[in-house]
Amino acid sequence: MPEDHSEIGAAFLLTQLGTHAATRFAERVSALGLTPPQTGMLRMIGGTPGLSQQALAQALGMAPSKIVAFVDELEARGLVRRSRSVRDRRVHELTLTDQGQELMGRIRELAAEHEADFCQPLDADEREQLAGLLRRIAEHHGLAPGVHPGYRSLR
Amino acid sequence: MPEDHSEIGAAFLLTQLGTHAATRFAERVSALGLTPPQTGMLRMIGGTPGLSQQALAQALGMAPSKIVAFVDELEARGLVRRSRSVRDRRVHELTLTDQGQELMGRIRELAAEHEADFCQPLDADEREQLAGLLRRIAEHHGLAPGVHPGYRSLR
DNA sequence: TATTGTTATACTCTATAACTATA
DNA sequence: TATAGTTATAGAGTATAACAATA
Repeated sequence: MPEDHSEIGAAFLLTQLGTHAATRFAERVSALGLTPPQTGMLRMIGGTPGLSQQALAQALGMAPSKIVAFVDELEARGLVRRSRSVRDRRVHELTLTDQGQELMGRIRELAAEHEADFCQPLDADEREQLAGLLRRIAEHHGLAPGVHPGYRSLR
Repeated sequence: MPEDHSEIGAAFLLTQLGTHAATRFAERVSALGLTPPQTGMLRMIGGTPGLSQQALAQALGMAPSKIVAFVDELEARGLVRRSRSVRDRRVHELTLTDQGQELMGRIRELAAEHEADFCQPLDADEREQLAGLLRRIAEHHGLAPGVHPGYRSLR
């Protein structure tokens, strides 16, 4: 095993740090009684009000049948509302309730704290430098802004 | 949803890219019939020959009972050898077979390709810059070099 | 006939704890 | 009595496909 990180490449460090960042974020949102997928779902619905469960499934890479249970839960907690579309009565349009919007605000606060804590060893310039490099890689690989691919199956 | 990546912080980008990098790496090693945890296990055993299953479990954050099945598989494929310690006949000392070492070499090749592909949009200077920033964050958070925390449970 | 959301089911995965052999 | 490895098992989680309503 390597004695320090100096011989380890950027891609491996990224996997390692990415997992770590995800775990820390999960800890934070668990204080709100949420899991990261639920958080992502709320963010997605907040950003695209009225989207269907199919569209949500597509966007998050989850099976539609799995969406059902998630939305059930969020609806039961008064965070999300299902309403039948008037155009196509098969689809359920999803929106955040007022309570859901409010919670979304708190999630944003947590995310900012998370961001600050995680990048603590870097100064402002360096953070922007890092974010810039990462953005270029993300765009190069065609990753959708704001959605990460971790909600599907991954071994 | 954000239109581009410009308003997204480094920590989120890191989670997103880390997951993506992990998925791509998983695709690569699957060509060798391996999963990423198996790869990590081979690397760990190769780096610390003679370590016990307990030590391996500790290092990877896996339950000892889980290690058994993994080692069974790797042993059946002739990649890893269990030998009873002469000092303490309870422990199984793990080592790579010649075949395991050879496979480890191919894994290293794949890792290098993965690294190159993943960082493709960056030039050599920028890669070193990126790796340097990531290393500082990794050290600040006390991550063990070369081991990533993704083998335990994570939702 | 195709699609949306839902439910049911079979399958896999995981965690836990019991068990053995050594110490 | 305690520890290394193993096995068994119950519970959770997942994927798949069947289903009802609507198009």
